Amino acid sequence: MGKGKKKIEIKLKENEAARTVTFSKRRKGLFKKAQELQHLTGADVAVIAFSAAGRPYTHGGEDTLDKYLNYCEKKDDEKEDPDCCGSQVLGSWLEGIKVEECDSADHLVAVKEALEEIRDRVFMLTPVDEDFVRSLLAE
Amino acid sequence: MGKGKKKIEIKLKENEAARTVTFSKRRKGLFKKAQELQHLTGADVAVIAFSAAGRPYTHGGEDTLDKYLNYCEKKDDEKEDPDCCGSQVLGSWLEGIKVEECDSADHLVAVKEALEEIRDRVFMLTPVDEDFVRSLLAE
DNA sequence: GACGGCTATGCATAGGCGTG
DNA sequence: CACGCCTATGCATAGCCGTC
Repeated sequence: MGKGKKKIEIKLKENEAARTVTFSKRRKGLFKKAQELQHLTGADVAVIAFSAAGRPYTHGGEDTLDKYLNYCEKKDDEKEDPDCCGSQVLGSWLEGIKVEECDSADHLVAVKEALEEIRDRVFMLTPVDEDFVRSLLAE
Repeated sequence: MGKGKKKIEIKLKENEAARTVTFSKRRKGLFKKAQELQHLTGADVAVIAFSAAGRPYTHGGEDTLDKYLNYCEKKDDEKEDPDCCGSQVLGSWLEGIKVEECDSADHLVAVKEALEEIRDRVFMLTPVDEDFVRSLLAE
């Protein structure tokens, strides 16, 4: 006895090992829930979970996720080119486009293209050095 | 009697109303699980759920996200209500986030979530027909 | 028809332990 | 260290109603 489950509070676990175990278990459960939601309602669900150690896990569609993340790969060439938009405030790409004006296909397309532009710039220019990323993944 | 829960099979529900209800309930539960996972393990979790109707819902970046979710939730029906978020400039969602400051994973994630938020708000508030939205998402 | 509440029930999972 | 199995228990939720 003493085997069963106790009530836990939803706070950051101190013990790191237990934290890892919990992450593994609950991530599995979360992905299962997501899949059930898809099968039951026909929805399209994507889940991205970065562990505290920095490791990424995904569910549901690399297809869906790739739509957002695919653009990271070509960043290597010119990721820290200062002449481009390094000091640019991201919001400026969307300034002047108001939701209330998005009442036509043209406006939607404009917003969509602006978002794509931002996404591409962000991932291309962000000066995250490879070693930093690797250190996160290695942990 | 007849009140309790029956075992269900994980198959696409025929009845559309029930499907909608289930989607709503389980989406809520899924997001809660995701949040618990974050708080328990310090992980960073993002969930994107496209309903069968094509409406996107996201979890993650609760900072500005929840405020706008609660604020705009009911506006789904009255999309062109100017008092809602109609006059909101989209760029405000990214104000203060500069590319040059994106030197850590946290900044990257913040930008990603901001982009997802913008995308969701745009597609939820824009009064275009679903087929058109789907054609954009399919790309 | 979207939500929130209800209740009985199914399901997820904390804590242990053993295995590779 | 990362699994998988186990058991008792907490928690999510199917079905049903009442409200707006």
